Amino acid sequence: MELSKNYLPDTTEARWYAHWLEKGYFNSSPDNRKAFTVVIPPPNITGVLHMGHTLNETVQDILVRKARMSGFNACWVPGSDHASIATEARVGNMLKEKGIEKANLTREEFLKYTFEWKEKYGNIIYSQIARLGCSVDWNRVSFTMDGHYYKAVITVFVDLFNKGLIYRGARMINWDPAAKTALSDEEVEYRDVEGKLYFIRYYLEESETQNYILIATQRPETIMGDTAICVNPADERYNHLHGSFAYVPLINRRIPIIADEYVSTEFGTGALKVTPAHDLNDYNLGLKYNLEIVDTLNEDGTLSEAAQLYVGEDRFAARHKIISELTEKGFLSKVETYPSRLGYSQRSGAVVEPKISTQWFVKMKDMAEPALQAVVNGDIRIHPADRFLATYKYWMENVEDWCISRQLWWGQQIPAWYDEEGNMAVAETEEKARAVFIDRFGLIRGELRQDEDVLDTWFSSWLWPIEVFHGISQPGNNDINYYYPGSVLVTGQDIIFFWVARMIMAGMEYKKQIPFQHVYFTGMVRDKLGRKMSKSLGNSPDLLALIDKYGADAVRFGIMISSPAGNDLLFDEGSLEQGRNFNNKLWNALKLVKSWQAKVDPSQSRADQFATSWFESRLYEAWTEIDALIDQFRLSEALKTIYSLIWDDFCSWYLEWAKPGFEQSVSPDVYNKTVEFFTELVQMLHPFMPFITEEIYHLLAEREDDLCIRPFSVIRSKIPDVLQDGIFLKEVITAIREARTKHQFRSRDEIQLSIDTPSPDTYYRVQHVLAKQVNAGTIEFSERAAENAIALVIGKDKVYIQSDKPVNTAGQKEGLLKELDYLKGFILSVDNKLRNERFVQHAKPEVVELERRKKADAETKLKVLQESLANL
RNA sequence: GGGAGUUUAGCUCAGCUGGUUCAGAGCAUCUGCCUUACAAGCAGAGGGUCGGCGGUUCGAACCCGUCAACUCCCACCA
Repeated sequence: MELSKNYLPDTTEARWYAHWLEKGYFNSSPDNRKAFTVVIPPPNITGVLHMGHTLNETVQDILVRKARMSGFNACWVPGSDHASIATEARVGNMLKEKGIEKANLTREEFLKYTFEWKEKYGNIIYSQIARLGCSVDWNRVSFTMDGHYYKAVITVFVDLFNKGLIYRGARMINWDPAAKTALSDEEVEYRDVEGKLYFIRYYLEESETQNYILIATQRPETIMGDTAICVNPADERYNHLHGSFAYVPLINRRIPIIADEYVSTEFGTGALKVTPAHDLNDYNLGLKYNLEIVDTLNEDGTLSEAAQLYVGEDRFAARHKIISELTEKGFLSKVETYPSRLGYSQRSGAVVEPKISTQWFVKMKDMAEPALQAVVNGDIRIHPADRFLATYKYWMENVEDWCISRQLWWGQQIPAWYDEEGNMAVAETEEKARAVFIDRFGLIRGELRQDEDVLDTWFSSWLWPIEVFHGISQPGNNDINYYYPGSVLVTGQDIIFFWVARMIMAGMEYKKQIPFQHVYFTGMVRDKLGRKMSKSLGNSPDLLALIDKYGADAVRFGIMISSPAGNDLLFDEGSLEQGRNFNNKLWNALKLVKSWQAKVDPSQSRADQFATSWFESRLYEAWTEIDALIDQFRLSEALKTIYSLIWDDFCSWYLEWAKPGFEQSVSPDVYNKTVEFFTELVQMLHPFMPFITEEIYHLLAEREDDLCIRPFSVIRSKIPDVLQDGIFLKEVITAIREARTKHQFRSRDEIQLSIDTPSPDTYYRVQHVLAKQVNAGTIEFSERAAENAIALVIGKDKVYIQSDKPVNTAGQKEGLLKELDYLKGFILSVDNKLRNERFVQHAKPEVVELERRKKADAETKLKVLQESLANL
C-alpha cells in the first residue's frame, strides 16, 4: 500500500472513532477488575466546546485511556447539567424572537419549550467531545434533569430538611434583577469599577437656620429607602445630633440620627445614611435599632411604589434623574470619583442587588467539617496541593449558609407545599405532603400550593458522582457499589467552592465516603499574551476550526505540551503546529519502517546487535519515567518525555543506526524488533494522541486487536552498560559531526578514523554504527598520531579524522588551546575545593570521593590534550 | 484589609531531601545542508552572574530573613 506523503488526520480520525464505538470499547460494566471511574464535569447544555473544556476533557481522556490500557475497568461518564439561569435566559430570548412572551406562558408550557430546546441544542457539545476523541461511555450519558436525577435531588432536599439542615427564611441575599432570581454568594463576581461618591445634604429638623448634615453615598437612588442616619458615638462633630431628626431630601421622610460604632469617622463625612432594604450592613443596623425597612426596588431592578419617585424606572436611569433633581434643588453638595467594587451576576452579568427576601438555605457548618477532614487528612489528594489546600481549608472553615432557591422554572421545583394559611410541609410528593399536613395539623386548609421556586443547579450537580450511578435514587445498586468512589476528578480551579467542595460534602453525607481519590485542577486557558479568553477580545479560538485544520491529535498535543501541571495555559497556535509536525514525524517513521518490509532477507543473520539492544534498554528506562510522571499528574512532562523518546531516540538515533545501507537488506530480527519498538512507542503515546497511534498500529502490522484496548506489556530490563555505551556513542558521533561541520565537510565526503584509546572494546561494540553515522570509510586503532588529520579529544581518547581535504592546523590548535584553558581552570577549582580542609572534613565521604575522581579524570584528559597539541 | 502562589535563556517551563565540570528542555534565533522516511525535515551553534540585598553552610537556583514586581483567592466600610 502506498502511504501518503504527509499524515492526513481528517478521514483517519472519524474512521477510528466510529470503529471504537462499534466495538464498544468505551462501555463499562462492573466485573472483577478494579474500577477506574471518572465523571465528567458536566458542561452546560447551553455551552459549546471551548478551550477550557478541551483541556479538561483531554486530561481526563489521557488518564482514562491510560487506565484502560493498564488493566483497569475504566469508566468515564459523560453528561451535562441543566444550568437553570443560563438556559432559562436562552430559551426566553428564543421565545421572544418568535414573538412569545414568557410572562404569557404557564410553567408547564415554558418547560415544554425548554425540553424541546434541550433536545435540539443540548447535545451539540457531545458531538464535539467525540470529535476530540474522548473515550466516554456513551451508554451512561447523564443529565441533571433526568427522571431519576430529579427524584434524587428531591430526596436529598427532603432528607436535609428533615435533618434540620435546610431552612427557609428572610435574609439579605444577592438578587439578580435580569434573571429575577436570588443567587448564592458564589454566583456573584466582584469587579473593580470607578464609582462616584455623591455628597448630599440632609436638612435637620430642629435647626432654625437651614442647617444640614452632609452624607456621602454611591447610590443616590436609594435615598428613598433611608430610615436613619448613623454616626460614630465618639465623633465629636455630631455629638449634639444624637437623638435628633433629619429629613430625606425630595421625599421629606423624617428619620432619626443614631450612633453606632460601625460607622467610621474617617470615611466620607463620618455620617452614614441607613437603607436597611438595600445594603447588608444597613440591614444589620436596621435589625439592631429596629428601623423601618423600605424596599424601593422591584424584582426587575426598577423603582417600586415605595420609592414614591420615578416609580417603574430602572435603577440606573433613576439615579441620573435623582442626581439632576438633587442638583437643581440644591441638595447635592459635591461629587467625587471613588474606586469601588460592584457585584455582578455570574450568569446574567447584571449588577447584583442586595435584597431582603425569603429563600431556602442549606446550613453548611456541620457538613463542611467531614468534608474538610477528608482533604486535610489526605483521603482526597488535591493536585497541585500547595496551591489549593490552603484555599480549600479557608473556605471550609469560614463557610456561610448556601442560598439554594431560585425564582425560575427550569430546575427541580422545591418540594414544599403551603396551605391557605401559610402552613408548610416538605415531602417528596404532594400526596406525602398531604399526609404530613394531616399528621401535623389534623386538616388541610384550602388548596395546597407547591413552592414556585426551583433549586440552584449546583444543588443537583453536587450529587453528580453519586447519582450518575443512581446511588441516591437506587441506593446500593451494583454500579454505585462498584464505581464509587471515583478515581480522579479533573476540573477547573474556578469551581472549587461551587462544585468540588460541595460534592465532597454530599459524598460524606450520603455515602459516608469521599467521592473521588484525587482532584486534579487544570489551569485557566489564556491567550499567548496571558489574557483571559473572552468574546470581546476576540482571542477565543474556534476549536472545531482548529481540529479541522490540524487534526484532533495535534490539538490535544498542542494543549498538553503547553500546560504544565496546575499552571495557566498560554494557548498559542504554534504549539498545534508542533503537534502536526509530530504527527508527520511519526508518519514518516512509519513510511521508513514499511519500506524495510520488502527488504527483509531471512537468510541474513543480524550483523549488529547494538542498536536494538540499546533501544530496548532506552525504551524501558523512558517508560519507567513516563509512568511515574503520569501517576503524579505531570502530564505535560510525560508527553515531552514521549515526544523526545520518539523524535530523538527513536527517529534520530535508533532508526538511523538500524537503517540498512542503500539497496541493502534487513535482517528479520532487526525488522521485527523495530516493529515491536514502534508498536510500544505508539502505545505509550496513545492516551495523548489516540487517532494517529491507532492508525500506525494497524499499518505497521496485521493486527487482530486494537491499540486502544491493548494492555501495556513493557516487561524488559534495562542494561546499564548498554545505555552507557549509547551515551558514549552519541557523544563521539556528535563530536565528529561537529568537527565535520566546522571544517565544512559535505555529508557525502568520506572520512577515515584513527583512534588512540585505552579501551577499544567500547568502540568494537559500536563501530559499525559509528562508521555509518559519521560517514567513515574505515576505523582503525593506533597509538600513533595520524598525519594531516583533524585531532579531537573525546574523554580519554584521541580521535583523528583523515580525509583528502586540506587541514587547517591553526584553527585546530586554537580550539584545543581553548579547551586546555578551560580544563586547567576546572582542575584549579576542584583542587581548591580538595585543599579546603573544612570541605574534606564536613562533606559526605562520597562527595569528596567524587571530587577526587573529577580531578583525576580531568588530569588524564589534560594529558591527552597536551599530547594532541604536541603532535600538531 | 487578610491569605496563597509566582519570579531560572527572547518565550513557556523542568530543576525531587543544598554537592556528578560556575544550570536543563521545548519553541524561537543563527549557520550549513533538497544526505536514498520526513524542508511540517537533517546536521550543528549561540544565548542565563537562577528578581535585588543580607544571612546560614566547607558548599545555595534550592534553606532563613528582607525588599521589589506580578498573579490569584477571600473580605460588608457608605
